[in-house]
Amino acid sequence: MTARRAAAGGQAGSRPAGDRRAGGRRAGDSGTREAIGEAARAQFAEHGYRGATIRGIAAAAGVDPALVHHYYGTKEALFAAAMRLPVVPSEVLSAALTPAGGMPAGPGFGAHLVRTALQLWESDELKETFLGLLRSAVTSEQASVMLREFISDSILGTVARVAGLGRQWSPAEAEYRAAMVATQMLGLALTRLVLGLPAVAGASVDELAATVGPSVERYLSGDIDLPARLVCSRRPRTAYPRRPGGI
Amino acid sequence: MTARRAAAGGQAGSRPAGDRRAGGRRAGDSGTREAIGEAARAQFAEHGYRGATIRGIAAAAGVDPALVHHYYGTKEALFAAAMRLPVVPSEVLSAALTPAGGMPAGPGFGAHLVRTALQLWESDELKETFLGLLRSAVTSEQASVMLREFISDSILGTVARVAGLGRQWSPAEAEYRAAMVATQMLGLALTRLVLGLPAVAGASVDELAATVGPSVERYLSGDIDLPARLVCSRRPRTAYPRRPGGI
DNA sequence: TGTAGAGTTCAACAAGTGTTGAATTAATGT
DNA sequence: ACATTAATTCAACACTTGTTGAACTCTACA
Repeated sequence: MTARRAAAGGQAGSRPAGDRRAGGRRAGDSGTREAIGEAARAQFAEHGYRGATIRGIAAAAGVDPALVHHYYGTKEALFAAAMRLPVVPSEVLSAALTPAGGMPAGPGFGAHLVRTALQLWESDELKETFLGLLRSAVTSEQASVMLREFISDSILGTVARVAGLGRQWSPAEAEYRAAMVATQMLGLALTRLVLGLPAVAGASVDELAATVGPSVERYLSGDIDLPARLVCSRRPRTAYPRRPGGI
Repeated sequence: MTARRAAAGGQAGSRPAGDRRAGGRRAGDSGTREAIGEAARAQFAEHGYRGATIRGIAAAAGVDPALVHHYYGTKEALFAAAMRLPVVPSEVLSAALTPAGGMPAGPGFGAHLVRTALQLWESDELKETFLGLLRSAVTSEQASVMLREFISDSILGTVARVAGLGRQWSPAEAEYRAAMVATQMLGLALTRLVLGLPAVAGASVDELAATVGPSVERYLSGDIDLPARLVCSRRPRTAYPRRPGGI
C-alpha cells in the first residue's frame, strides 16, 4: 500500500506526503500512470496473466482499481502495455552479443551468449517482463502469441544475424539453428527462474555459461545434423505447420 | 457435455442411453469417479491449475459439480490425484532408456534419449499429466513443488543412474549433469508443446533427436566444464541455496 | 418388506473477479 | 471569479469461482 510514492519517484509531486483525502485531483502530473504500469509488470511477472488481478495491481500501486481502467482500458490492454519492452532489445542484444574485441562467432562465443543472457535477467526490469511473458504464455493465448513473436522476431533474428556473420546460411537454416538456441535458453530460464531446480538455481552465472555455452555454440556454428528439407532453402518460413499443444 | 459416457466406456452401465432424471442414484458402479479424474487431467493439461475450473471439469465429465467435491474433496486434492502418474515412470524410463542391444551410455545414446522423450509425450496420457504439471507449475506453488520433485526424483535420478553406469561420478556431479539434461529437455517441451515455436513444433521427432541428441549426450557423458565445487564431492545435495524467481 | 447407504442433483452462499458510472476535488486557463 | 478539465475515489453491477448441505432415487441386504 502506498508503494506508489516510492516507486514512481522523481516524476513530480510537490505536495506534502501523507495526504489521503477522499476523491479529487491530487497534483498536476503525478506519475500514477507509470506507477500502475510498473506494478502491473511486477504482478504479471509474479502471478502470470490470470493470477494477477486488477485490484492487486491497484493495491500495489497504492491506487483505486478504477484508476487502472481509467488509464489503460481493459486488463488485456494493460497487459499488452506492461509487456512492451522498455528498451528495444535488438540493439541491446546486438551490442551485448558482440564480445569486446570483434569476432562475434569465434570460440567461446556460446559461453559469452549464455553469460550475457543470464546476467541480463539476473536483476532488471527486463527480467520482470520476460518472467511475466513466460508465466502468462503458458495459459493465455494472447501472451503465448506475444512471447512467440518476441522470441521469433527480436531474439532469434538478432542472434541468427550476429552469429551468422561471414557464413552462408539459408534463412530456414538460420531460423532452425536459432530455434535450437531458444530451446536451450528457455529451458535454462524455466528451470532456474521459474521452477528453481536446485542444481540450476544454485549454480553461478559463470558455471552455467561454461557448461551450457558449448551446446549453444554448437547450435549456432557447429556441424549439426540439419533436417533434410532445410539444406536446399526452399524457404518454408513462418509456416506454422502444426501446434500439438492445442494452444 | 455428456462426454462421460464415451470417455469412461466399458466400466459398467446397462441402462438405456439418454436418461437424465433429476437426482437419485443411477447404477451400481458407474465409472464416474474415473471419468472425473480423466476430465480433470485433461482440463488441467489444457488450462493449468488456475485456469481449470471445477464446473468445467464436471461439465467435461457430464456430471454435477457437487459430485467432484463428493469424490475428491477439494480442488487441490483433485489436482494431486489427477497428476499422480498412472504408471510409475522410473521403470518405464529405465526400460525406454536402454537401447536395444545393451550399452546404455554409448554413442548415439543422447539422440535415443531425446527421441524416447519426444515419442513419449507425443500422444499419451503421460503427455496430459506432464503438460498439466508444466502449465500449473508456472503459477501454482503446489504444482511447482510437484513438478520439481517429479523431475528430481523420478526423471533425473533414473537418467543419471542409467547414464552413469560404469562411470565413477560423485552424486553431486551426477545431479548437475542430469539437471543440465533437464534444462535442455524442458526447453524442448516448452517450445514444442506449449509455445509452439514454428521451427521446433514443425520438426519431426527424428530431426530434433538428431540435432539435440549430441548436446544431451555431452551433458551426460561428455567432458564438460564442471563447477569447481563439485569435483571433490563434499555432497552439498538438495541444498536449495537460492530461488531467484520468488516462487 | 423395510432399511441403510451409495450415487446424484439442486439450490444456494460467500468471496473474488473485471468493469462502469457518478460524484468529488484540485489545478488551469480566461 | 468562473468554467473547464484532469485526477481520483466510491459504490455498485453482473459474473464466476470453490464449496456446502439438503434432498432425491436407486441398489443391496436383512
